[in-house]
Amino acid sequence: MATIYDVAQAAGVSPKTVSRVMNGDAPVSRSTRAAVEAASVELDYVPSNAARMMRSKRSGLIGLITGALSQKIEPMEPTGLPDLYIVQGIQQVMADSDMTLMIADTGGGSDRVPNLVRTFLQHRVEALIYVADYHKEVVLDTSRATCPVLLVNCFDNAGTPAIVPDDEACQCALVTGLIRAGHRRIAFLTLDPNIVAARKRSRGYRRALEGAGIPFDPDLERVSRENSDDDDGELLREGLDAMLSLENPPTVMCCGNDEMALRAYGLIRSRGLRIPEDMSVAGFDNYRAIAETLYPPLTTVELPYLAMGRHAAQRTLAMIDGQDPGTEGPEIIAGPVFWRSSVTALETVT
Amino acid sequence: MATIYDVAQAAGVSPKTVSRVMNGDAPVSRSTRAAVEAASVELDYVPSNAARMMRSKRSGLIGLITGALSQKIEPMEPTGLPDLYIVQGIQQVMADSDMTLMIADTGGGSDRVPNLVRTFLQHRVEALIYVADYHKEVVLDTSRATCPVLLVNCFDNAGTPAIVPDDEACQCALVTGLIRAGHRRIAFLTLDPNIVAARKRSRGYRRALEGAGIPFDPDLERVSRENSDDDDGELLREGLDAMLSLENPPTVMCCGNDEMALRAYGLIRSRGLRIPEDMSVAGFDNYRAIAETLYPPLTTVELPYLAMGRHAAQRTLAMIDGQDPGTEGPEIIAGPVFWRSSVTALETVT
DNA sequence: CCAATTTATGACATCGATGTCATTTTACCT
DNA sequence: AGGTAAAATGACATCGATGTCATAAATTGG
Repeated sequence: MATIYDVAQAAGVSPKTVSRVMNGDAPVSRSTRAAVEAASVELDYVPSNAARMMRSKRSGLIGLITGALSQKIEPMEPTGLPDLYIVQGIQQVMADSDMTLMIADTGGGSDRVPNLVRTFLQHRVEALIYVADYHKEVVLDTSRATCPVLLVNCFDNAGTPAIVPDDEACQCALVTGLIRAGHRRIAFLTLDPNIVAARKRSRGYRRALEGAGIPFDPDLERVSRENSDDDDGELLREGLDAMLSLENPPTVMCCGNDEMALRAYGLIRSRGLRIPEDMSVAGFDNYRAIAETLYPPLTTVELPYLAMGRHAAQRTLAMIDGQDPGTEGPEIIAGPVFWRSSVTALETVT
Repeated sequence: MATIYDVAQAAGVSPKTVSRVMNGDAPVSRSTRAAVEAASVELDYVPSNAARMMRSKRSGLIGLITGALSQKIEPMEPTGLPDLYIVQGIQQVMADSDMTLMIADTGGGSDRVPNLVRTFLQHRVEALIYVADYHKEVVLDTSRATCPVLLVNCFDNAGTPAIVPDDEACQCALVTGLIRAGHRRIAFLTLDPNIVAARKRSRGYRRALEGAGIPFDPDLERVSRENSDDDDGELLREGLDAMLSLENPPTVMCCGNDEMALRAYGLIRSRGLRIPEDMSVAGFDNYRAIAETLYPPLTTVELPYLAMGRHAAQRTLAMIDGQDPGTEGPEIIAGPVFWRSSVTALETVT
């Protein structure tokens, strides 16, 4: 492999001048530049990042740790593929910067994380981003990291800069919209409350009711999913039946996610009800493979994973530039509601 | 950041001895080792990969280029998320080796690929893997790469080592199974033949018929999907109607992928037919979010993306070890059929 | 107990780029 | 034309690790 010395010799200049041509950090005469470029192409010269880094310190690398690639891609997942979208967002912004994003995967377990961090530090990454597969609390030994660290879709109790989705605001916006459409009896078939997101969304649901002056009815909120691989929809069936047999049944079913909504379609119809005429349905996640393909298309909310990723990347770049990370708790970001025809407007009986 | 000199000084030994402790490549006395390790921990020493690489040449890096992260994750995609599974497989194997997998994303367009290759070469990766988002032919300027290159899920006409899925064998296995179940009139609603996979699968379909001595009936094979974002299922509806109005209609619908099968369920039922009693359905891809969630669960085929990835990683490691890549055309790998209840067995009228 | 190994360690050069500083050449202005 | 500033270039040291070679200490064998 050709070195800068080879190029210098071939072009009849000093190595330093070749360096100047490559980096454009000092004026070089037109003719010299041409000679160097010719020699460079001729010799297939590719500068060694390692050598460059030795002197200049800047590695130009940003380390990204995620489980996005190794997670089982299955309908059992609580949501779509949030981490993948986040990584995409980060990628998009980084591609326009002069940084190289180095992605490493945890391979499923978090036990490999310390090793990955070590590898990244060996490569002298200028920042570290950790992307979690779903909104949760994490414990990372970030103390030994010699570079800025940013958590995405997760947070810790050490005040590490973090970016998380605003589950509460999203659910609240959805339910508020339902209320505006005339619904008063709004059922909420929730995810497993062991999940951070489930608890936040429940808060959003109640806040929306409260905002409209509708009293919270415990009969209308019910855990309908178990956070385990062998959830077979049984909880959902039970929950739905319970709601339907209420004296004053709901007019809309808010499901914990789109996959539950998909199942709910079948269950509701098998009980002879039409969607949305007899029963409206809403989901969560805007998992398009489901939400757009279902008939009628599903009203649902989208967590702003792509935006979170983009934002994370920008913030990372800012931190590298030496800006204050600003450690006033996790930054929360909300996303849009997609109104589709699975929800009908009720004539408000005044 | 502490250097090897700092550690050497703190431990009262020479830098070279510290190096020996770190790499374990020469005998070191028990006491010296302890002193060095203590100093290393004390100073939070992390060796610089750049400096190491300068002398030893080996970078320990493998470059992976993919669009897996940036592609739109949508139902319009011809298949599931093949590249993601492939990357997973590669990741799994690499994690157990001493190589670090450096993943870079094309960000959607292939125009960034040359840049990524360049960046990887600057980092002196020891091998380059290119993973395509679906089975296709590619043109990579691999000539300037100074390391082994491996194509996965794609191939070129330059004889670059490649690993591709065996679409033909998979479709053939599926159809052969249908025939064994007693089906004789087998419809095939194909993907857009502009896709390599569609053509290969068609060949598999015909080979299966031929193997059973069933003549190919052109009325039963029909392109029912357009490879564009605005395919709204219209072609599928037309195709299905055409099949159903045949004088001698099929007993099973083979769909080009699982998403088409999902739509087909709705179309078939809206015509008053039961699945599988009146009409069997088969898909392709084993896109579990659909295949397992549908009722009845969908019979489909899975292309062995994970296995392809694992295999690719092993082959890459072998190439790095200097083994002959073996350029006898792309290596093709087949996957299993998943028999589920969307296909019924017909009593063979003998 | 001494020679022959083996083990343990250090001195020094080196990998390929770039920062620093000095020097030469060119351009510009009165 | 002369002088000054700017442009263009090179010499040399340096980043942090490791390969090479030399040497000192410990071990072994007869």
